[in-house]
Amino acid sequence: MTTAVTTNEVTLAVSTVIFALGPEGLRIPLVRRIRQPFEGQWALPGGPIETREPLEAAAGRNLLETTNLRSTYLEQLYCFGDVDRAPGERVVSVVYWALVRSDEAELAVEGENVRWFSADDLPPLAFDHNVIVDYALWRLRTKMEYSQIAHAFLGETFTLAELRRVHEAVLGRPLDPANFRRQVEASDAIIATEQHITGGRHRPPRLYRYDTSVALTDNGPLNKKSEARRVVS
Amino acid sequence: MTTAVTTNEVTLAVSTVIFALGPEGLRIPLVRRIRQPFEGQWALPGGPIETREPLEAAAGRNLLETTNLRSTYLEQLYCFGDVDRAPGERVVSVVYWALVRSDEAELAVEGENVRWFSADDLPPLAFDHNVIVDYALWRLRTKMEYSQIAHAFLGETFTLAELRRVHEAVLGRPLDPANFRRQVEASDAIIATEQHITGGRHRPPRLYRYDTSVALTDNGPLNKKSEARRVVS
DNA sequence: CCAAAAGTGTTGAATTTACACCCATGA
DNA sequence: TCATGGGTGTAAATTCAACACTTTTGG
Repeated sequence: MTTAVTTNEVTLAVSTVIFALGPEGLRIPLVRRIRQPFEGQWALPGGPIETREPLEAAAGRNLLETTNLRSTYLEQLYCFGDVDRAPGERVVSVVYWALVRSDEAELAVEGENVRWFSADDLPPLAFDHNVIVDYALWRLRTKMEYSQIAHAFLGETFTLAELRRVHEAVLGRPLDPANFRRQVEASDAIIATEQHITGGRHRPPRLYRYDTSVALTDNGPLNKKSEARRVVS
Repeated sequence: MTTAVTTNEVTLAVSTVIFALGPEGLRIPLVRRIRQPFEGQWALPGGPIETREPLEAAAGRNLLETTNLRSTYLEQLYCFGDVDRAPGERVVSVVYWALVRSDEAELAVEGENVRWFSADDLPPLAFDHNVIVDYALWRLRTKMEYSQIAHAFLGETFTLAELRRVHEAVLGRPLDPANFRRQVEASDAIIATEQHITGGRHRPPRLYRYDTSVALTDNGPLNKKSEARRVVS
């Protein structure tokens, strides 16, 4: 899966760190390498960059091919280019990170060479992929505190408790329900619907909808260029 | 200057946005292209990536070759890879941004094909370089608010007024001297020396020193790997 | 003494945090 | 009715912003 375009001197590849939120916390799909180097070890999904394919589309394609999922959020993480990342050859990897909705992640394919792991308990990965995942985790947690990316884990509508549990799972600490409610209400990123969820043994919570006129994250002049950055085919 | 390694299908290059702080604000050195495409137009300093050269070292080398300066701060900005960035061929550019000390920027070489421009008043640049500079400017201003990168513009010791003027120039708005003092003192990023600057027609200000045990910016697990990221040859 | 910038103090507003308390539902 | 989580109120603590005021130098 981590094949790549071979050039005269430098190999250019695209890899993607995919996050989904399960009951036990953050999970990441990995693929088993079927050739040397690191044959048999787990690695990030990655693939060749085709000549007329945008980098971001390559990341979205890798995602689709390995998990059969589409991402609600996709962003470039970093370009890794250390000379000794791969034994024997120079590989430069443009790495993206993606978030997929929890309900869709249930349907994700899993097989002999594709498996989901807990993000906090990964095996030793091929290349420098452990460092890459650490960095992606750090970015996810940092960005969660000042942006609205938590919505990317949820469906069209959601309760405030669901949204709060996303934050708690990613940040790894409990949040005060009362204060959390006020913070997200003050941010104007959500719109209250008139629907409520019944069936629980308690007061039915109101459903909210994400305000699509508010960008998930502020990347400055960059998301002006391609507004379709959020949803990738 | 924006030559690059030619591959089978994709060209990989490194470019650098260099910021210095002059009396009139932020300034950026550009180089004039001496070949097609965009011959004669101004562009970011960039160069080929050599097979056994780290990406960051390539950025530092471009910096040294075009301005004869060394950077006190160098960080990866983004990897630009749109298919139509360059006419006729696919070029993927790993872009870095750098800060150089104001006193050293005075010594920077300038010639027929290298000139410094005001960051807020750039001519139309080659390729997508205007977008790149806009993004670098946004990152600089955003990062200035929560990190300590302002020190990279200053020398070994500095007064609080000098530090404040850096912030004011980058952010483009005046800051309250009293509150600014308390903020940076509370951040523990600076150390008071016993030296003062005399000669002004006012009370001599105390000199401060940057606390090197505090990282300029928090990039998570990334600066653990190469601690020498701050000073580049 | 005066001007100018360094440096300190103070006050009110805004924000965060902790937690008490009421509401609506299923069993 | 009780248990449970949804939802509101509120007061203390902390941080932020504005600005008055004192200090120290050169002229």
